[in-house]
Amino acid sequence: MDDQKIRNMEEFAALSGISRPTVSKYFNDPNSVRPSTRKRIETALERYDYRPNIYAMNQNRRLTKTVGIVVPYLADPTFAEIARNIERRCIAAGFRATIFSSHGEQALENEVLDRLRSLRPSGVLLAPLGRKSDPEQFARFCEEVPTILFDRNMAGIGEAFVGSDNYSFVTQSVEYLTRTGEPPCFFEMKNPSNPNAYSRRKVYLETMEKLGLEPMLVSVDGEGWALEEIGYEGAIRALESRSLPTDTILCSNDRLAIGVLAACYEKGLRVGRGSGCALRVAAHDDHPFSRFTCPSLTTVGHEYDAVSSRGVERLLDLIESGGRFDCRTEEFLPARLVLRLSA
Amino acid sequence: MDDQKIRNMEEFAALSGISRPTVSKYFNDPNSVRPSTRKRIETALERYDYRPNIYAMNQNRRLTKTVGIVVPYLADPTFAEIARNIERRCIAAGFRATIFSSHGEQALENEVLDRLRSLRPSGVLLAPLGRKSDPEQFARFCEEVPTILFDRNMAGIGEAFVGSDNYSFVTQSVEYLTRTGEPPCFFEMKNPSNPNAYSRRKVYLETMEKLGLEPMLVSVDGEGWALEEIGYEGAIRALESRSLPTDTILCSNDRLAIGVLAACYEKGLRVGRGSGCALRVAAHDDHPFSRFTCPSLTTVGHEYDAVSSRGVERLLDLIESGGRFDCRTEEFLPARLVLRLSA
DNA sequence: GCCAAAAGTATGCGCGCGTAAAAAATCATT
DNA sequence: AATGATTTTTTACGCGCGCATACTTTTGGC
Repeated sequence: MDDQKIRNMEEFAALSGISRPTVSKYFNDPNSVRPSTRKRIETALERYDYRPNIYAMNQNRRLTKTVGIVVPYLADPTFAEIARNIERRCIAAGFRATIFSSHGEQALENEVLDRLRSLRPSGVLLAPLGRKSDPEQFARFCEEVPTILFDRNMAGIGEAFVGSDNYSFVTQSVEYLTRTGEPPCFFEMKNPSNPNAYSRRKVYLETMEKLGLEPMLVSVDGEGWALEEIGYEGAIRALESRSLPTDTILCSNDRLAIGVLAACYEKGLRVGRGSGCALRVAAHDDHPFSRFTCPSLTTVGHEYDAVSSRGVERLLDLIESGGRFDCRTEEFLPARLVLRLSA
Repeated sequence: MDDQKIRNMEEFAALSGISRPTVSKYFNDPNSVRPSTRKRIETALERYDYRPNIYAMNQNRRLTKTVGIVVPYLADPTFAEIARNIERRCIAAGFRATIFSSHGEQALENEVLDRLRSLRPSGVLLAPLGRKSDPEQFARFCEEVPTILFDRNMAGIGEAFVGSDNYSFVTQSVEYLTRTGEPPCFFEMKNPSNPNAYSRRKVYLETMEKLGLEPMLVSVDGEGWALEEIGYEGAIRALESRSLPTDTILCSNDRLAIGVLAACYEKGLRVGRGSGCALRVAAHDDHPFSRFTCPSLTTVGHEYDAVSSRGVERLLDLIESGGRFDCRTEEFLPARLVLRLSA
């Protein structure tokens, strides 16, 4: 490998004895040049280790072969998992992927949209913050950039939505819990950061009603994304005041449940469905660590693979269709009940 | 807000009745133009909602006001936490930050370095994969881009290193455990993905020797980053074969410990330091969820704030120095023993 | 109202690359 | 060897912006 630093395509083209436009064509699609010249470029490539500047490329390509992925909160392993899954699929489809996180802040979300615009991506898979998101910003963004929403739907925004079906989550958990024991109360944040929490609460209320049961909400205080702590504090308070209306706790999501389990353990309450257990705890999401809680957490899980594969599929369709769909579709994928030991 | 879409600075300058170079100057530093023209630009900005393309900006700025942050594995909450912490500090210092993850793969790590080069950042805070990293690639990268390593040191690479001191981690945990009960065995992966694991093993061996105690390694199989599962499986096997040489388990990191705790719970073994407890378990890192394990995990924690603040400090110094330090420094920050209930 | 300093403008070039059109070279075929 | 088809080269321009220079206008102190 030659040590000579190559600054741009011009230099590289000169050194390899080929014109710059042809080199450019090669990088756009190696098969678009004659095999003999392709060979020549590739041997030169080994000698000089040059690679084009992708941001300069994206500046004026028709199709940038770049997609953006936006999640609301990357420190949440659920989103980290899904983002990584999507990224891998995009790369497999021949695209370059860039992951952005809003970190739970609206200001950052707008900043992310801006940066995404500058990137001129072929398409974007976007999970909005939800309640905190600025709908006007989103609408404008989606007019400029072909976008598919995931995880959280926003009416009329983006070319399509793909996500898990909160209805499927909560009906399954409530049905299972009522069938096998006392009906569950619903443990949640009063003012949740996760946008899906509202839908889940709603479905819980409806489902209980449909079953002829009295809904029991346990809404705890707390702001932000420290969900384990919020769940823990809320559960400690509820346990100490003996205000739980039932022995079965259905948490809005797994991270809250992790806190609840910690509180139960601390209070010496055995959790599970056997005899000798004081409480049952279940939740939703199938967080990557839920297999390793004590006891392991019964939950209703995202079909991560299905959601991300379908999301990427729709995105590729969208890109192929030139960035617009004739009609906006919404796909709600079913969730899967995961029975473990906590309920 | 006018609906007219503005494509570039030229258009915006024309519409706001100001020359493009002046507008450019404004975006570079709003205070560098006369207050009256600043006002004019800002009112126009409200009407048209134009923002410059950052990638075009970065293309030929002297100082791009952009920093890159690279972590080996973003789905690990420890790294997610540190990355976010660093990002926030960079933004506070007036920089734009972009987070990249290698996802534990060398190919992606190289891709990330490439993309970072294209970005022309003012500086980079880089946590290498370690064993899997390509030193030659790193060396070349660091020659082109001012880089500070963190989390994991690589001899001679980058302008400086800032990270936690594995020596401090392990000596504290071993000292505490031996002082308060049986000496610990060291529970680790045989072939760890996390590069710090090797140092920790080494320090454990040395410290035990120094104390005149027989080191006891429990090295479990497993590849990749599913550390909880690897810890769980390893612990189940060790418990079933009754091969543990002591009642005190010191895990190389918290994520392994989470798996170990799950295994203990499943086997009905009470973990903690009280009477009636069969085992003590401790670890290193102070993972964000370690407060909520059952029982809560005694661990030695990163001083996240100290590491990220010192790392950013050094990076800003480096940028101010024009990208080179006279001499490469290595700073190992002490860790902090966090006593909880598991040991 | 004058003048020097400060601020703004016009102009032109550069960054690293894509892309279009026409001219030239290469290739496969007869 | 001539023909036509395919590739490559040449040339020229564009993307969205930074930056340097020379030049013009505004500002504030007298």
